[in-house]
Amino acid sequence: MSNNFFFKILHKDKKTKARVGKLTTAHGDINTPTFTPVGTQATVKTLSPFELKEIGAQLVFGNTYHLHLRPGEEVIDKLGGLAKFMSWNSPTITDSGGFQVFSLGQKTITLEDGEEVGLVGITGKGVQFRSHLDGSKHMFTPEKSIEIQHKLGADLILAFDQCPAYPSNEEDVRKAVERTHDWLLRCISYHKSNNKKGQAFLGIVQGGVYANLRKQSAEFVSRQDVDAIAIGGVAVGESKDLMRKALLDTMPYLPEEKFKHLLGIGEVDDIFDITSQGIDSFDCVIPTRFGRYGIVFASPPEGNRKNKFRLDLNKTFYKTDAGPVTKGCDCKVCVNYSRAYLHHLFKANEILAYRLASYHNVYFLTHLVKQIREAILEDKFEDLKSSWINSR
RNA sequence: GCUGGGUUCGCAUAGCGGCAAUUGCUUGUGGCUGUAGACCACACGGUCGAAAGGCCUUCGGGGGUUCGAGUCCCUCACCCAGCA
Repeated sequence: MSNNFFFKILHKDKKTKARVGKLTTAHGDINTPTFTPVGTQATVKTLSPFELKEIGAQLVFGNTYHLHLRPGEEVIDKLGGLAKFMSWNSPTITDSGGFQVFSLGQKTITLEDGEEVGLVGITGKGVQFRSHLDGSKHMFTPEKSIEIQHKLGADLILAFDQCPAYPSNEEDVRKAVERTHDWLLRCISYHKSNNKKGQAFLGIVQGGVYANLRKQSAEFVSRQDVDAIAIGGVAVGESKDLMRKALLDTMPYLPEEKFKHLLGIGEVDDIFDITSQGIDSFDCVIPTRFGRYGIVFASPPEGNRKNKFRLDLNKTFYKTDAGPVTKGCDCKVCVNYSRAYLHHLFKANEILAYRLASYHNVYFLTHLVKQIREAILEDKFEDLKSSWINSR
C-alpha cells in the first residue's frame, strides 16, 4: 500500500524466532528490533528530540486521540506533519485512539451540571469519547481515525481497534475481535483511497488471552492488504505468562516477512521474550513514566529478575550514595551524576530529576535492544538472554 | 511588669465537653507495560488479633471541675505580639 515503506530481514537467530531487520520509511531507516519510546502528545515526556537522537531512538509513537483533541490534526498538518511539528524529523508512528477505548473505558467525568457520565461509549458505527480535557463529545470511527492519522502524517499508522480489558469473558472478546476486524476493513478501504502521503498501514491483532481468537484474528489480519502488523490487546491487566502465551498464540499465524510491532510491552524481561518471538518493534510508556516516578532501570548484577531490573531512587537508602545512577551504564546521566544527587532532585521535586531519569531509562531500553540486535547478528542471542534473565 | 495570643503523633496544622484525635508535608510499603499518571493505593503512639475488634499510653508540667477534659478553671514553664 505504501511506496515509502520496506522491511527487510537481514539475519535470523538459529534457535529462536528473533531476527534483525531494516525498516525503510520516508523519514529514514530503522534497525530492528527497536524500542519505540512513546510521545503521546507529540513529545516524549521530558525529553527533547535532540536527546532522543543522542540516545539512539529511531521511532516515536504519537497518539491520535490526544493530538486530535489538542492541538488538532489540522494544526499539525499545517505545521508539516508530526515529525516536523515536534522537530524530530525522523520516523514516527501514531496510535489510532483504539487503546483509549480501553484506557478511558472505565472512567467517568463529572460535567458542569454535576452529572457523571462515562468517557467512552461504543456503538456499531464507532466510539463516542468524552474528552478528558473538557468533557466535549468526539465521535471516532475507523474512517475518522485514519483521516486524522493521514493529517498527522506519521510514517506508520494504526488501524482503529477495540482493546478489551482483562479479564473479559470469551464472548466479549470475540465481539471485540469481530468489531476490530470489521473496523479493519473500513480502515483499509478509507486508507487506500485517501493515502496521499504514502503512509504505511498496520492492521491490529486482538483476541485477548483466548488462543482460538488470537489465531482467528492473526489469520484474518494476515489475509488483508496491510503493510505491517501490530499486535494489541496485551498488557491490559493479564499476567506476564498470559501475555507471553497470547503472543505465542498469535505469532505463528502471521506472515514471517512482515514488520511486526507489539503494542505496549516493554519491561526488561518481556523484551527478551518478545524479541525471541520475532517482534520487530515495541512501544512502552514505562521508561518515561518510571523516569518521572524515580525508578531507574539497572542491568545485571545490580538489576535482576528479583528487583525487576529496577532501582527506586526515592528510597532514603540512596541519600548519600556517591555511586553512579546505575552501574555499568554508559549513558550521560550514569557517567555524570551520583545516586545521591538524583535522590535529592526527586525529593526536591526538581524538573531535572524527571529528565535525567527518563533519559537514562530510554537510553537503557534503546541500548538493551541494540545489544539484542548485535547478539542476533553474532548468533549469541540466547547467551545474552540468559545472562540477563538468569541473573539474581 | 501589664495585656492579649500560643504550646497537639518528625515538621506544620485542625480540634471549642464523648478523641488514639483532622489535614498537608515528611517517612515507610505496594502498584504502574499502545500515558486523563512529575501519578495512585495503603500505613504512620504501643500492643494482642487472620479479621471484626480488644487493651494500654497520649495533646508543655502540676492541680482542679465533670460520669467523661487537647477542649472548662487555677497555677507554673517556655514562645510570640502590643504597651511599658
